[in-house]
Amino acid sequence: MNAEIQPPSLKEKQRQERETLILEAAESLFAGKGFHNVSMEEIAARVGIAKGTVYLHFPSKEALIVALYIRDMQQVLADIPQIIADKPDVRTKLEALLNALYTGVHRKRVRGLTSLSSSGDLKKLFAENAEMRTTWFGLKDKVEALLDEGKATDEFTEKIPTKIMLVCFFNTLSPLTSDRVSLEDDYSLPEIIHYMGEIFFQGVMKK
Amino acid sequence: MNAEIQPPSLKEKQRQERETLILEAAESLFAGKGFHNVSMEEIAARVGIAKGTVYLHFPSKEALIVALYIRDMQQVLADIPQIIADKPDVRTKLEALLNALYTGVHRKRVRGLTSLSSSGDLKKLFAENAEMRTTWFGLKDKVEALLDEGKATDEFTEKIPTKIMLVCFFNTLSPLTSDRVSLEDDYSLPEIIHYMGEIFFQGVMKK
Amino acid sequence: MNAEIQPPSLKEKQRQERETLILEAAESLFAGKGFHNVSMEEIAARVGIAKGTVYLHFPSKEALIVALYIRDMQQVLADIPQIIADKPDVRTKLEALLNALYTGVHRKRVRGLTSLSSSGDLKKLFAENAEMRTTWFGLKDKVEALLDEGKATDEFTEKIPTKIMLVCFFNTLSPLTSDRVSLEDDYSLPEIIHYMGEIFFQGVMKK
Amino acid sequence: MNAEIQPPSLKEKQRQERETLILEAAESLFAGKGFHNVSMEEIAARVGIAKGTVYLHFPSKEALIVALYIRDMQQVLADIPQIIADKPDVRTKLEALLNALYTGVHRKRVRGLTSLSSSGDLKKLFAENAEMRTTWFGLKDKVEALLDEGKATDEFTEKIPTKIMLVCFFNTLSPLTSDRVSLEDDYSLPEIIHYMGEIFFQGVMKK
DNA sequence: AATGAATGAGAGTTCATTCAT
DNA sequence: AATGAATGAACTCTCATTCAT
Repeated sequence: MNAEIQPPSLKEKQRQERETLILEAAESLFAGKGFHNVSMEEIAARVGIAKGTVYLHFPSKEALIVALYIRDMQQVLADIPQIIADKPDVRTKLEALLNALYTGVHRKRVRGLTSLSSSGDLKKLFAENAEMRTTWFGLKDKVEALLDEGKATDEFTEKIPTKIMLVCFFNTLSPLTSDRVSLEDDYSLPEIIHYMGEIFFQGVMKK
Repeated sequence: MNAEIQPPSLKEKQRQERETLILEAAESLFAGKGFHNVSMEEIAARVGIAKGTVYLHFPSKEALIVALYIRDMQQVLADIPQIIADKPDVRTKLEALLNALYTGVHRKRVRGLTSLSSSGDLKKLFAENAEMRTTWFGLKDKVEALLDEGKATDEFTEKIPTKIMLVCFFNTLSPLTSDRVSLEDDYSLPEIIHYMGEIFFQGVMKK
Repeated sequence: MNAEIQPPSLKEKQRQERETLILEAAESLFAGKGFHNVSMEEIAARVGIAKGTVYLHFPSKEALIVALYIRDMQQVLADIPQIIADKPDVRTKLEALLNALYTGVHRKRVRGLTSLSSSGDLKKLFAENAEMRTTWFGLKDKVEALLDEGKATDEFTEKIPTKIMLVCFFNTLSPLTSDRVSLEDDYSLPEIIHYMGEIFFQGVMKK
Repeated sequence: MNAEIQPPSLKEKQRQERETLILEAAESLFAGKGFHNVSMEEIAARVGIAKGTVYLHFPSKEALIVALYIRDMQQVLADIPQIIADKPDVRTKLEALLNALYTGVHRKRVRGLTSLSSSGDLKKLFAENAEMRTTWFGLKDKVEALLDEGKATDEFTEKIPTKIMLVCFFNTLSPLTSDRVSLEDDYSLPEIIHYMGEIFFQGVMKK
C-alpha cells in the first residue's frame, strides 16, 4: 500500500542522517575554532567522509553555515511553544526559554550560531540570504512578543523599549561563547542561568 | 652630550605615529569586515604605505591584532581613574565608564576588540600571549573591584556573584557589535546607553 | 535452436539504441560548449539516464569522444558511395559530398568532430588510438582518391599537390564551426556551400 | 633632466619582459596541449617563476588567454601596413600577408590564437570581452577592405561575397593548426603557402 | 627604512571515475 | 543492468610572509 513511500523514506533518512552528521561536525568545529579557521577537508575528516561528499549535501562552505544557522534557529523556534507552555507568567516563560537555550540540544546550537557573530560575515550572509533573515526574525519576533506581553501584564516596566530588552535578553546567553571570562570554572550551569536571569529580570521588571 | 637622546626621541616619535596609524587602519577595517576578511595589503593601502612596511612594525598579522587589543585595553584602563573621579557612588562610576566605552575614542576601540571575539581566534591568541592576558586581567580586575566596592557600599546586591555581574557589565556593550539587531536605527546613542545601563543596574542593585 | 540468436539481438538492439542516444547527447553538447565544458553528469542528464550508466557503454569520457569521432567518420565514409553515385564528373561528386557533409545527418556530426579540433586533444587521441587513425585515414584516402581521379580525368590541375587540395577541401567545412565570423546570419546554407565550393573548385580546376 | 623618467622605465621594462615571458610560455603550452590541458602551475614552471607570480600580471587564467589573443591580433594588425606596402596589386598584398602570418613572429601567434578556436570557449570570451571583439574586428575589417579593394580593381570576382572570401582566406592558415593532416612532413613551408594561396586566389580571381 | 615583487602553502571547488546497492 | 553516492586528485585563486633592491 504505502510500499512506494518506504524506499524513498529509507534513502532520504540516510541522507538526512548524513547531513546532520556534517552539520554537527561543522558546528562543533566552527564553535571551537571559528568559521575561517576550519577547512572543508577538516569537516569531512571529522565526519569520516571525503571532502567531495560534503559538497553533495551543501554546495559551498557558506551554504553550510547558512544551513546551520537556519536549522538551529528553527529548532529553537519550533520548541518554544512547549517550552513556555503552562508557565504562569511571562517572566517564568522567558526563564524557561533561557534555560532551554542554555542546556540540552540547544546549548550546542547557540554556540554554533554565535561562531560567526560580529565577524562582518554574518552581516554579509544576512544581506544575501532571505531565508536566514526570515528565520532570525521569526525567533526575534517571538521573543519580542513575549516581552510586549510582559509589559501588557504589568510584569515588565514600560520605561525600557522592548527592542532594548530584546538585545539584553540575547546578551544573557553570552556566557556560552565568551572567550575571556570563563564562568563555568566557578559556577554550575544552573547557577549561571539563575544569576544571569536574575540580573536581566530584575532589570526589566516593574518595581 | 645628550645628543644621543634627542635623535632617537625624534625617530621614535615618528615610529610611534606610524604605528598608531597602522593600528587605526587595522582597527577600522577589522571592525568593518572582520579579521579574516581584511588583508595586510588592504591595511597598508589604507595607511598609504607598502605592505612590507607594516611588517617593520608588526611581525605578523596576528601580532597586529594582539597589539591592537593590548593598546585598546590599556588605553581604557589608563583612562579609568579620571573617568570615575569625583563620582559620588559606584553606580555612577560604572555609568560613567559605560558612557566612556560607548563614546569618543573608546567607541571605535571596543568595536575593534570585539571583531575577533567568539571566533575562536581570541581563544588561541589568549592561550599564546601572556601580555594579552595580563592586560585583559588588568581591566577585568578594575571593573571587578568596582563591583565589589559596590557590594561593600551596599549599593549592589550580594546575592549575585561579582563575576557574573562582570560578564553582564561587558555584555552591556554588545549593541556596538550586534549585527542582527540594529538599535541605532531606532534610538540615539545616549538613549541606548541609558536603557542598557538601566537594565544592568536595576538588575544588580540592592532593592 | 536459434533461441540464442534472437534474445541477444533484441538486447543488443536496445543497447545500440542507448549508445546512439548517448552519442547524440554528447555530440550536441560538445558542439555547443566544447569537450572540456561538458560533464558526464550533463550528458547523462540529457539522455535521461544515470551517470554510471554511461560508463556501462563507454569506459571513459575520452572513449566517448573517440567513439563519436569514429562513428561519424564511418557514417560519412559509408554514405560516400551513394552520395557520389551517378555523378558525371569528379567535381560534381565532390560537390555532392560537400553538400552531404554540410546538411542532413552529417551536419551535426561534422560539428561534433571539430569540437575537439586544434585543442591538442585530438593530437593526443590520435596518437593513442589506432582505430581512430584508421577511420580517419579511410575517409581521407577516399577523398584523396577522388582528387587524384580528378587529376587523372584532367578536371583538376596537377600543379597543386593532392594533399594540399585535401586540406583545402576539409577547410571548406569550417563555416560550420567558426566562432568569429558567422556567415549564417547573412547567407543561407545552400549559398554558403555554393560559394565556398566555388572558391575551392575554381582554385583546383584546370583552367 | 629626464632622470625621473628612467627609473619607472626600468621597472616597467622588466615588468613587460616578464609579462612577455609568461605570455610566450602560455602560448606555447596552449598551442601544444590546449587551453584546458594546461595548468597555471605548468605555465609558471615553464617561465621559472611561482604560480602566484603569474597572478601578479594576469588576474585569471581567462585574462591570460584574452591578453594573448589581443596581443597577437594587435601585433599582426600593426604590421599589416608595412607588409602590404609597395605591393603592386591586391593579390600580391594578400599573398604577402599570408606569408607573414605563416612565418616569422606571427607563425607562433597564429597557432596560439587558434588553440582555443571552436571550443565554445572563444564564443564565451567574445561575448564577455569587448576589447577582444574590437581587436578581432580590426583585423577582420582590414582584410575585408583588401578583398573589397580587389573587387574594385577588378582583380577578384564579384560573384562571391566578400565575407565568404574572408572565411576562406583565414581558412588558408589552417595547416598551422591542423592535427590530422600534417603537410609539413611532405612540403616545405613556402611550398605550402604557395599552394594554399594558389587555390584561394585562383578561387577568388576574376577569370 | 621602505618597498612591492615574489613566493608557495593552503583554501574552496569541480568532476571523471568507481562501486555497493 | 542501472543507479547515484562517494571519492580524491587536480584545478584556480588568495594572501601572509619574505627579501633583494
